[in-house]
Amino acid sequence: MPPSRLEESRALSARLFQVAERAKADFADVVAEVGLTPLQARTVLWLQEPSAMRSLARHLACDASNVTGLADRLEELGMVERTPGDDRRVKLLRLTPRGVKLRADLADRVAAGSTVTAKLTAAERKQLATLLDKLLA
Amino acid sequence: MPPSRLEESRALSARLFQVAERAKADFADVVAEVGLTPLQARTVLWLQEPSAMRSLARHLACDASNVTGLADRLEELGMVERTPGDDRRVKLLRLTPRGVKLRADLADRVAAGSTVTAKLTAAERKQLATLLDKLLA
DNA sequence: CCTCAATGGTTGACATCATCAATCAAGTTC
DNA sequence: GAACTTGATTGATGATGTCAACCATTGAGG
Repeated sequence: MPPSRLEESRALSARLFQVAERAKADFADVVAEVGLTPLQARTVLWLQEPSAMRSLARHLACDASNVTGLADRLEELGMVERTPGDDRRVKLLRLTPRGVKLRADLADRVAAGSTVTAKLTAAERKQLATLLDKLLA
Repeated sequence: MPPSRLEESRALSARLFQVAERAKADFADVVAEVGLTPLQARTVLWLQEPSAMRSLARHLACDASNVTGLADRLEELGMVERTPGDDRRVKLLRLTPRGVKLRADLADRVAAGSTVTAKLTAAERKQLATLLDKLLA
């Protein structure tokens, strides 16, 4: 990759990084309002349907033991419960009624709190979505 | 904000989040190659010039006490040193010769390892850069 | 049917990162 | 000169993350 191409790639990555930091900060602010940490909030949002703990670990790209601790804390908060799966090795994380309620509230707050994308016109948002999809392909 | 607008905003934020997660993962992989954590690497990259610890804390958007620990660890690694500022309250973090060398290596690796933006054409990268700048305005 | 490998989840150790409160030295303001 | 603010540190605490080891369970293969 020629140097000017490296520079361009670096500058673009830096911008993506900054936008991501802002989005992260927005998210952290919103989830703090409901007394959760960002990871806890991501987990609660993920659990629209009950999920195997191993599946959650893959989604979060972390060690299985990390999910043990995370589940413990969410259980202590009354947000989730562990239920047996068909396979006796497997435990499913399921939102409690309280967790379901909080998840709905959180989803609304997260959507309403997304200041990062609010600065674009509708056409620009569409354009950005297309570019991001290409990145994710 | 009308519901459809919320949905659109949510979908766009989700994509940004995913792209950011990929970029983060790429970054974490690259910095692990040189034996640093992501935060340590960000710090080393930031210290192109010596920086007051308080300034670094603002850049990283964290508590000043976190920077004390971070500086301790980077000092132990031989990457930085604390030097006095004009104001005797202030301590500057400065890269050691070893830190300067590692920073150059790291910058190259990070640039070369940016797979996230490699999928776009030159025109698309320009377009993305423009949109991201608008988000950051 | 038994052995072996793989899988899921947990435990324990450890490191990093993050906040918060309290503290002290230093600089600034009135 | 007193009061306030700032910068850095210390100590306590909690969350998050990995790694190794372990145990129960399932599946594959002979």
